[in-house]
Amino acid sequence: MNHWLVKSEPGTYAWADLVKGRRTAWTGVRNYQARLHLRAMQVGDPVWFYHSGAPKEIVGLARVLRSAYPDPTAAHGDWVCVDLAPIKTLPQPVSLAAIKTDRVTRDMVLVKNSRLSVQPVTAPQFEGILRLGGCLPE
DNA sequence: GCCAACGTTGGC
DNA sequence: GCCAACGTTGGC
Repeated sequence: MNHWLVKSEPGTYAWADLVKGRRTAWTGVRNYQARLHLRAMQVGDPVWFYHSGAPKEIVGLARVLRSAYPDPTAAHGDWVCVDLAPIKTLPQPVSLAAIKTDRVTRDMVLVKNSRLSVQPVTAPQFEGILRLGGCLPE
C-alpha cells in the first residue's frame, strides 16, 4: 500500500465539500508527474488532503475509492482521475509550518516541491502527520 | 502584492 | 534539441 497527498484550494474544492459529498472524482490534473502518481494509486490507499492558499494545512484523510480511469473533463490528451472518499477529519489540522518544523515530515514533497498537486508520501511521513494531527496516543 | 520555482511554448 | 520567454502556482 502506498500513501499519497493531494492539494486543493479550499475556495475551489474544500475538505468540507468532500465530507459533504461522500465521494468525488479527482479530475483536472494536467501535469505528467502528478498523472504518474494518479496511475499508481490503488483502491484503499490513504490520501492526505491539503488546503493550499489559506490556511495552508492538512485537514483530513481520504482513501482511494476507484483507481485511475480517463478524466471525463479532459477534452484532449490522455489524462486520468481517481475517485476519493473521506475517512476522517483530523482532530488537529497540521499546518505547513508544523510540517516544516517536524523532523520526520520536513522532507515531504509538499515542502520540497509545493507545486506538485498529487504527491507520494512515505510511511514514516504518513505516520508523522497522524501524530501531528492528534490521531496517535502521545 | 511580490517573487521564486516550475512547466510549457515557440523561435532558432 | 536547446534555451529564452512567458504563464501559473503557491508560499511569504
